Amino acid sequence: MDLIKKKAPKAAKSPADPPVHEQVYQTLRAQILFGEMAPGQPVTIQGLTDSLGAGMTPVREAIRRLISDGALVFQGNRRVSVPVLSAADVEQLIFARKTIESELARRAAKHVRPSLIEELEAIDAALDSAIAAGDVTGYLRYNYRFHAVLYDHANAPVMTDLVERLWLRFGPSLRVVCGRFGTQNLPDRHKELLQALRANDAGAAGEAMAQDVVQGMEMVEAMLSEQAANA
Amino acid sequence: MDLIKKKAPKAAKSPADPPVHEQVYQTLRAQILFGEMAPGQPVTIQGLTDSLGAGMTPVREAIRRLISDGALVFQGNRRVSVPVLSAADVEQLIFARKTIESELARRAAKHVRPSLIEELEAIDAALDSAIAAGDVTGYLRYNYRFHAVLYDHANAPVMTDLVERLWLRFGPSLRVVCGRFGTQNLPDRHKELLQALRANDAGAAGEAMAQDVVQGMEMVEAMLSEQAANA
DNA sequence: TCACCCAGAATATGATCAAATTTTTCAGTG
DNA sequence: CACTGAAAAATTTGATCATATTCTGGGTGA
Repeated sequence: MDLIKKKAPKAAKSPADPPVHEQVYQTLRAQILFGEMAPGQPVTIQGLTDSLGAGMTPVREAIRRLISDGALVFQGNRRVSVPVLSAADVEQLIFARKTIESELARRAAKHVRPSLIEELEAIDAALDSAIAAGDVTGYLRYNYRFHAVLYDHANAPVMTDLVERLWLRFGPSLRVVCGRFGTQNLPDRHKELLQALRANDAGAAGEAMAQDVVQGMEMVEAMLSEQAANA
Repeated sequence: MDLIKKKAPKAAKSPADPPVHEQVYQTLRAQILFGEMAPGQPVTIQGLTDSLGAGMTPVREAIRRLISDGALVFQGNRRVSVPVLSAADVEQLIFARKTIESELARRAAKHVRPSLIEELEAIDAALDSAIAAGDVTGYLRYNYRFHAVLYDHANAPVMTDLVERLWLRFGPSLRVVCGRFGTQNLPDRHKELLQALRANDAGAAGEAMAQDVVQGMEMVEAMLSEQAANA
């Protein structure tokens, strides 16, 4: 008999199966980015080992990475939670996003290929549908994807990395904003951006991106001061 | 009575002893920042557990954090190593550092207190001594400290975080630059910066910082193209 | 209100399994 | 008989888990 067979069928382990700690990281990252975790919510290792069915070590590693990303905060005692943004944080996010993301837009505008325009138009159409339907999760996902695809074409991995981290910081709060003000009122300058990309106008693309970033962040700022007033 | 004392000496365990994974992280971080690891050098978990006398789990967590910081790179197979900068990386580092660090200098210039000037002058004096003595490690440490202290006074933790990560990326290469060109030729605009801070001139402080950053990074750029030519 | 105790959660270790690299072996060929 | 090259064994390293230990926070009783 086969005493040797320790593990069962192994569930069709594909050749390049990402390690568990990577899967956990991606899962949590998406949850934070798309607002499935509320600002201030505590995050426990054991809670995640249960809900994700993973061991402690991979969960631990994923949490460390997310803390380093600024997506989670270590609270001095051994507690970890989803960060709550302060007004000062938002102000700095505005500056950093505005300068770096508009630069990425300028760079992307210099290597525009028709396939990029098509891809962005498709995403933006889906985004508009989500807005019309009041689908907050859809809005968050398509909005992220629009920016991510654009930045990918800027061929600037170092700067893109910085920006990805910034998005993780305000993801949870953005979800709250949508819940508060609805998706209808969310500004987007994607139409202007696409126009600039079609014209290969780097300056206009950068300007449109700066507008998009600032308007979005100002919604977050408004929500924060409203919360402060109600508290 | 102290029956409770389970372990004997415990080596003077102070009440707020940082966890092992934090100690490992700080140690590795310093080694990378101050050039004790060469670009391209492989980093193994088991090697670190031996050399640092720590268990696998804390070492693992520290490595994950450093990968997230951009201080180490994951090489697709399961290997981790110190990153080697490309010319494109350096170009992006220049843009990001220039915009963010000069903004930090501007902000710091608005809250200058005499104690800050004194502290920076002391560090800069030590920096000059290190340069005169050809002490590369001293140069790297004091130069970092000068910037870190200044940024601390900008009261902008989000942006400071971004910058700290950028420094981790070029730390190993900066060490190589110093070994290549010597400390004598390294530019520094700290004198102009201090002058601007004393005068509370935010614009001048930002300008001096931009100069400092660009000149330092251009040394790295020069080294890279030289290496490429020799290869 | 304060000291103390306890449940629960986090930290850390070592063992075990899996994957990748390196070394070794062994034909086959010129 | 030396040399090339592929296949296979062996070693090294990474990934995961189960378990033991330590610490934090809250509740309890004085």
